Amino acid sequence: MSNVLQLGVGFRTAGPPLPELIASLLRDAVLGGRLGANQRLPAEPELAEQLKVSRATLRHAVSILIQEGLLVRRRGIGTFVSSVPSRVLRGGLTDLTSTTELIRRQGYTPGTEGLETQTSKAPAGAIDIFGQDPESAFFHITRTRLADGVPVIHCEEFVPYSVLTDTNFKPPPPSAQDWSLYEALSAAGITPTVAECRVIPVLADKSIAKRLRLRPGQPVLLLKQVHYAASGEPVLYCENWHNTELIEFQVVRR
Amino acid sequence: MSNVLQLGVGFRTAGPPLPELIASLLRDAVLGGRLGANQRLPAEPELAEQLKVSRATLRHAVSILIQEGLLVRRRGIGTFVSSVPSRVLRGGLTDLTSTTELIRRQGYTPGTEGLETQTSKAPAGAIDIFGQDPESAFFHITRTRLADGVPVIHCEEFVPYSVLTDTNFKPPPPSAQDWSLYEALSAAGITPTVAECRVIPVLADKSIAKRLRLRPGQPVLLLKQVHYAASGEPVLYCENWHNTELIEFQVVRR
DNA sequence: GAGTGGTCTAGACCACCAG
DNA sequence: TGGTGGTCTAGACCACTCC
Repeated sequence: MSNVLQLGVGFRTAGPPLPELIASLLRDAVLGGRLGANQRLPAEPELAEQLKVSRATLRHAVSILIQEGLLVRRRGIGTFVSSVPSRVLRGGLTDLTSTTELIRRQGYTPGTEGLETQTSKAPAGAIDIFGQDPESAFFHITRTRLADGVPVIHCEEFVPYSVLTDTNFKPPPPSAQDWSLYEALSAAGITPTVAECRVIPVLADKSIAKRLRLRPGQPVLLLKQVHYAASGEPVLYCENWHNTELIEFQVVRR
Repeated sequence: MSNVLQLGVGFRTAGPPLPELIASLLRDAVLGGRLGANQRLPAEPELAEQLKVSRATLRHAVSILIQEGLLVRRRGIGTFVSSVPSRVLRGGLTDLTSTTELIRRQGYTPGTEGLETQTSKAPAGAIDIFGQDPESAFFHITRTRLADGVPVIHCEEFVPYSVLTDTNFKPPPPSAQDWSLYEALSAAGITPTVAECRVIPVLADKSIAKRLRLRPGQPVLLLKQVHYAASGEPVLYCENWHNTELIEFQVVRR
């Protein structure tokens, strides 16, 4: 079918999926004010015809915007622009991103200090995850991440050597500033896709306090995370101490 | 079309959606061991025919199980049982549940102490959310929630009176033990569907420490949450202090 | 080239809501 | 009663992976 937006079958062989494109159109219409708060959208079959896509594709696009909190569906009545469409409801803690990316997203320039790499035994918090062998060896990175030069997150990262064998994994150079473990793992064909994350408030001990430039006894947020590849294999364990006065976490709960 | 599972069109007029039912069948097969780790499933058209559903419905069901971490899709190759299918990857912090339900889910009996209700001004943490009028009045509940009689969460909850007018909202009786604000709001036609949640580690002050039976200066997890109805209207603001030695939070990041 | 998952379409029937 | 969103089907073509 032809398509005024050149989106129809036969016109698209690459690029983002159609629902994403349609969602972008509608999102721009809402955020740009062309669709006002509480305004009703045309009925799905009609809007689908206007946009030259099937109703299934349109519904997929609308679902994306509902997830973002921009639209609301009311069965038997219609689909409406949310009454608070401008609010940004995107998760921070829910999105799986590298620490490097996290710092960039908050608008800072990432940096690193105190970088050390070594070979360690299984970390105490993850012995049961990576198997019972207490002798198994891990590539262990210690570093404190900076945002515009200010320490914000202290990281202890463990990758089992068993997942690195026969890959072209490149360890960080000693003076690395914005080296991303995620990107290095991805380049080696090991992309973390899911992480289980335990959220724990703790008091900064002398070591953490010194690294994060805090007084001992200050509250910090400790995230203990087990990362899995798409296959379900655990590939990375991290313990990250966050100075939440500088980087705050948000979650969207549904 | 007929259906050996009596799931086909014409046989179902109610009940859960077909993808959910198909997902349950596959989930039971994986968890029951009839589909072993790393085993390949039949190709989608074939499996869809076996289960007497369309390929679209089957794909929907498979997507559910991928979200749960039980299956993995590999383009051009096939769909496989995850190599770590038994791991439970369901979020705790991501799910929007009432405190009452949270305590029940952890296997405890919920209780309440120190229940007080009053009329308050807008809470400091949410003035910009509920409008600029500093004189607006809120129904304010203070209470400490117990799990098997032990204090675990101290709650300060604020509902604007403006959302309660012309509803049959019933405030908690003074001796309420497992009264749920969520359920009371839902019964009044105001169901919170989304919440923005800020995650903040803090030190217990004297008041919080006394209520949670902790020593002042112990770390606790403070969640500041703004809840929205499906329309996008903010309907509830909470500040909850958690004793994370008794209730731990998990997030699944993707 | 053969087989797999990824995407999109067109159309049907249903449940719900308002008048 | 008519219109809306909710669900499901059948079929098509594409991109990717392996042989």
